[in-house]
Amino acid sequence: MKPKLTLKKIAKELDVSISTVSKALRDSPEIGEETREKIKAFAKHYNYKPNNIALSLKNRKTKTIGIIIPEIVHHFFTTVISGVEKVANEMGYNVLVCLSDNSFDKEVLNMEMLANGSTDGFILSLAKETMQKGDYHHLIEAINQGMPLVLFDRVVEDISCDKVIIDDVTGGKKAVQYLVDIGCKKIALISTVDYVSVGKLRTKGYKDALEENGISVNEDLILKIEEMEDSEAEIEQFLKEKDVDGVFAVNEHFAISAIKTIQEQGKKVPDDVSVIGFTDGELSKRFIPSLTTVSQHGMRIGEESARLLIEKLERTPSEEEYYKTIIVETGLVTRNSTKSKK
Amino acid sequence: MKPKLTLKKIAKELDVSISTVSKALRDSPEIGEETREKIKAFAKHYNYKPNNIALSLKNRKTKTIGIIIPEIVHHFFTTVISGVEKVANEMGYNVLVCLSDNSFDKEVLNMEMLANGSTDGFILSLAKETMQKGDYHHLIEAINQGMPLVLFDRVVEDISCDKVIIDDVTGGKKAVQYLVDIGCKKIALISTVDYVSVGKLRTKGYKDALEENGISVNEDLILKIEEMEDSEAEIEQFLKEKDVDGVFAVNEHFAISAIKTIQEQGKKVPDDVSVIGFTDGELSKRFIPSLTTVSQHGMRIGEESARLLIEKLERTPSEEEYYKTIIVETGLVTRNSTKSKK
DNA sequence: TACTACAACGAAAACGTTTTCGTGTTGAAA
DNA sequence: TTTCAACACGAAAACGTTTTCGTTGTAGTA
Repeated sequence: MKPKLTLKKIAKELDVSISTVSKALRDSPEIGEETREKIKAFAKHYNYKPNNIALSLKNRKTKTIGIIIPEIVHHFFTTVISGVEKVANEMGYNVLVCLSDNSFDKEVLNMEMLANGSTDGFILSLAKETMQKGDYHHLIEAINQGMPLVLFDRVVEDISCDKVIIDDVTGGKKAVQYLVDIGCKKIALISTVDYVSVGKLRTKGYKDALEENGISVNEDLILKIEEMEDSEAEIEQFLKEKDVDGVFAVNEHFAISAIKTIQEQGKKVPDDVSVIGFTDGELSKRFIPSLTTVSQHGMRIGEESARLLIEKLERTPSEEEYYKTIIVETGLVTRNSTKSKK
Repeated sequence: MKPKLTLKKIAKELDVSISTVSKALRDSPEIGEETREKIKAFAKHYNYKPNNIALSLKNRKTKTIGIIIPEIVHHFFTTVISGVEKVANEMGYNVLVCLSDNSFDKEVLNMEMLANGSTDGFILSLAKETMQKGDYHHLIEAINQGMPLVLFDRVVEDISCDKVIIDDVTGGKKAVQYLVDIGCKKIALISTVDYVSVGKLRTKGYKDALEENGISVNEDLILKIEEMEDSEAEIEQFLKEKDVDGVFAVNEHFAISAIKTIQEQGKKVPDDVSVIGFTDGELSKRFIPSLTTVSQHGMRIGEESARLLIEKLERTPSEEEYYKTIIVETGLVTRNSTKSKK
């Protein structure tokens, strides 16, 4: 086990000073050609690589960005990570991934860990608990300390920073409009509680679409689910009591639970009831019937977030502050859980 | 934007030396009580947190571990990450996640990046291309430099390091034995090419089980798939030609493609053909019919890997080298894609 | 008084870099 | 011979810590 080669060791071995070695390796014209070549050859031969930590300390940049997500076992978030990783790597950055487990405390802890020099900036999607509490002091603190922050997906209005979101309202509208277009009259909504911003916004899209088509909103056809755990039972209960011909669910799981319930009641999807989900995951694609969904392009979201963050990081401090919000448009992927358009 | 507080600034502010501040904050008895309290109060009030980078440089440990996986958009790997993250955090470590995209070059690049001080050790699952090439010089180099390495899932015999694997042979055997038990006679195998070690091992399990039950192995009933992309077509082609009553697929995707094909041929799952997959993902659970699978506990694998690595990291160098291989046992989760046992 | 002992603190090195600012050696111009 | 660039290199500071080893000042002892 040979310890890592350092400038100091090279200097000693070649009987020159540390500064000479450093300069030679960085092709400084200060160093004579002969010496330079000798040093470079030596370094190459013994595979010298500068120590990142020392560089970080010197430059006061770590060249790594931290991403904190509520949960990783979730297709959408992994595609986002994938996107972040891709552009980060292209720009010479590393990615530190932390999980908040949807817990406020873990989110704060993670941020504190990363803020002490481990990371140049953050990409973050808020924990459910954080949104519920409405306590964002940790975000504000990070920003005050000069750490750029990009919020994605689960964002919050009153923090001034870059944001990358999808247009949930329009996404929801598209879905419901499609249901209307294929002839659905009694369209149910299965959503989450309102403090999860996406639930709220998609609900708005649902209502908007109905109103635009002259259909009055029936609160009776709206189910708001608090706990993921008992979602299946709640959905079953809900759908049993209603007579609907279309369902818009704000995520894959709800959509699939809905389909199961509907089928168990002896009705057919899509012949009797059409179902549309949100988030285009593996599940939607391979479920039978495969799911028509509003697709949010996680990869794109990740890419845009990383680009936004790195832009801030590499901007000269003289340039003035400004914050962007990028809206990544949604698509509607039509598959077999909806009747075809006439 | 206030810059970060440092020992130096505290020292200046309180008109003492840097060493005094450092010692006071670490509760050294060298410092008089009065001074100590004053310094601690100041630090607390202005929320001083030591700079991780400086600590890393000083201690020559980063307290972060790197995990390199072939792809993140894959339920199994995310559960592994989740497990790693969990125990890493408990032990005060951060997790750097890198993606190799199944590319040899990216894997090497990632390791080089992380090896230069960013990370104290590695957790790694080999890229497909790496296994194909059989080139492991980057692993050996890392080990030689004194970086502990834990290989998981896709491991390779001839590297001496800690390993965490599942017993693929036994896993495969369990699945096929189950098929035999429920009365299947003509059992097909849908596997990957042999250089993917898991494919090879699960194939061995398949053959072993057949032989133990006195059924001769028919190579005609074995399909080896090279490219994920055209797997669906290949499976369709394959199953169309064969007459089988049981299918063992080495992953979820193959299993689901098989079910689709079977259903399209007008046969019923599980009544006419029983299907078992490998890896217990979201897909298996929610697919209709839900999939009977061999479950590999990704979370457990991640936890064990992290534990193994951290153990190595915190071991005093005097203790002698030894390498463990932990085998995480598989389970068989029976659902609706197989007939019930009589 | 002269010494010792201890308490309380500071200086400096070290981790591995980069960079600024010398400094000594050349060769050529005056 | 002197003077002055240009050249080639080295010393040292800085990034933010921790830690070893002084260095004070004071009190206690003989």
